Amino acid sequence: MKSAASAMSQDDIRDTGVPQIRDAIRDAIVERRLSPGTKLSESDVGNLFNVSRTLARAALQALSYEGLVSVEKNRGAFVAYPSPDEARQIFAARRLVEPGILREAVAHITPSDIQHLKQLLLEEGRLMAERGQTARRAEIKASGDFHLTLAAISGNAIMQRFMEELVARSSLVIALYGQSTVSSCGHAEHGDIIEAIESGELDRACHLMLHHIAHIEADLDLRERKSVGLKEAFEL
Amino acid sequence: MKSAASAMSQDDIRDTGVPQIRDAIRDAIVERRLSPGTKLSESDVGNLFNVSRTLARAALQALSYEGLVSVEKNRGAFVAYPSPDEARQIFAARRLVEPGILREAVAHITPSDIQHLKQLLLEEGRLMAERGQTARRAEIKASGDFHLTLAAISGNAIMQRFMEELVARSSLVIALYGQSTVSSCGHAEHGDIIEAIESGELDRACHLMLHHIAHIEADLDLRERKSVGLKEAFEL
DNA sequence: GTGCAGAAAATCGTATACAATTTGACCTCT
DNA sequence: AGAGGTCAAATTGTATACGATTTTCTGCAC
Repeated sequence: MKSAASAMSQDDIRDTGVPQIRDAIRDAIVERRLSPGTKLSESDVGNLFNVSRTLARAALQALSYEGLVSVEKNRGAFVAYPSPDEARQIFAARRLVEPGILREAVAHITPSDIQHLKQLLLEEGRLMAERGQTARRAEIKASGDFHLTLAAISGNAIMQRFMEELVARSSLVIALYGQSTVSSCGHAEHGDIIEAIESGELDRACHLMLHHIAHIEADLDLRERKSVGLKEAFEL
Repeated sequence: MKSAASAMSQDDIRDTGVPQIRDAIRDAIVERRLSPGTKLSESDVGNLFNVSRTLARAALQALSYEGLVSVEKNRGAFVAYPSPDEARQIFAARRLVEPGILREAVAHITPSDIQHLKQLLLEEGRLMAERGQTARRAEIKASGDFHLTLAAISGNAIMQRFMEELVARSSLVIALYGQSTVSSCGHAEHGDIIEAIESGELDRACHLMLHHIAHIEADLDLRERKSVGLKEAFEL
C-alpha cells in the first residue's frame, strides 16, 4: 500500500532549474503576493532568479499550462486574471470532481491518513488565530492543502495533479472576487467532513463537501468588473 | 482535417509556431503513427518542421504537460509509455469525471448538439466499415471525438481540456495494452448513450457511460510487462 | 493644449552558440 | 574472448544574439 500523503516532488516535467522558478512563482501567486494582472516580463523573472530568459520563459510557459499565468502573443506574460465565467467554471469543475475524489480517498484511507488530515486541521485553526500577513498566507495554503491531501489519499496521481491546478486557480479567483476578509469560514466544514469520513458516513461526507465548495463560491462577487481599474475607473 | 467539435479554445498557450508542431505530434501519437517509447530528439523534430531546437523543445515540453511525452533529464523526450498503473489511473479518472460531464452536457444540450452527436456517430460507423490504416486512424479519432464533444457541450472549458488530455492518453494506453483489433466495440454504446440522452433518461445515460468506459478498460491486458522487450524478452 | 506622425526604447520570438552530459566505439590489458 | 577504460560523437541544458513587434516618448502641426 503506497500511503497517501507522500512527498510531492516527483519532478513534474524536466530537470533544469525551471521547476524551482516555476514553483516559486506559483507559490507567490497562490499566496497572493503577486496580484492578478501583474506583468511578469521574461527579463525580470530571469534576473530575479539569475538565469537567462530561456529558463524564465520556460517557467512562465509552464505556469500558463496550469492556468495561473496568461501569455499574450508579443505582449508577454501576466498573472492570470480569471473572468467571472472562468471562476464559475473552476468551481463547477471542483463540484464535479471532488465528491468522486472523496469517495476514492475514503476507499483507500488509512488511520495514519486520518491522523494527517486532523493535524492539517489543527494547523489551519492555529493559523486562523494568528495575526499578520505571514499567517494569512500560510492559512490560505493550509486551507487548500486539505483538499489536496484528500486527492493524494485517493491514490490517483492524475486527479491529484488536476486538483492542484483547480485549488491554485481557486486561490486566484478568491483573491479577485472574494468578499469576506478570509475564506476561513471553511475551517469548520473541513472538520465536519473529517468527522463524517471517520464515522463512515460517505454520502454525508460528499454532501458536506459539495456544500463546502458552494459556500466558498457563495462568498464571491462574480459581477463583471472589467479592466485593471485605471482608465475604466474614471469612465464610471 | 480540422478535428471535430468546435474550433477548440483560443490559443492554448502561446502564439508562435509551437502550437502547430505540438498539435502535429500529438495527432501522430493519438493516431498511433508514433509508438510509445519512440525517441523524439529535439534536433529531429526541429528539422522535421524546419524550425530551431528552441521551438521543437517547447513543443515537446508542452506535450509532456499533457502526459503524451515523457522527458528525462539529459536524456531526451520519448513518446510516453504509460505503466499499467498509470493506465488504470487514467480510466479511473474517466469514470470519475465523465458521468458528471455528461450530466452537465445534458443540462445545456440543444437540438443542434444532438444533431452533431448523431452525425459523429454516423461518421464513426462509416469509418468502421472501411478498410485500411487511414480509416483505422480516423476511426480512433472519431471514437474519442464523441467523448470530447460531450465535454464541449457541457460548456466547461476546464473540464473540456482535461477530457482532451484523458482521451489522448487513453489512446496511448489502448495502443499499448489493447487486445481486440480495434476498440470499435464502443460504437454501439455511443449510440445507446445518445438514445438515452434524447429520451431524457439521464441516469441511464450515465450508467451506460460508466459501462462503456469499463468495457474499453476490460479490453486491456494490464499485466506488467516491463521494458521495451529487449533484455526482458530473453529472460522469459 | 490636442492629435498625430515617427523615432527610440523596451520586450518578445526565434535562431544560433557554447557548455555539460550521455552514448557508443575502440582500444588495451588480463 | 571479456572486462574495463578512455576518447569521440551525439544530444541535451543554458546563455546569448539578432530580428520582429509592441509600447513609449518625442516633436511638430493645428
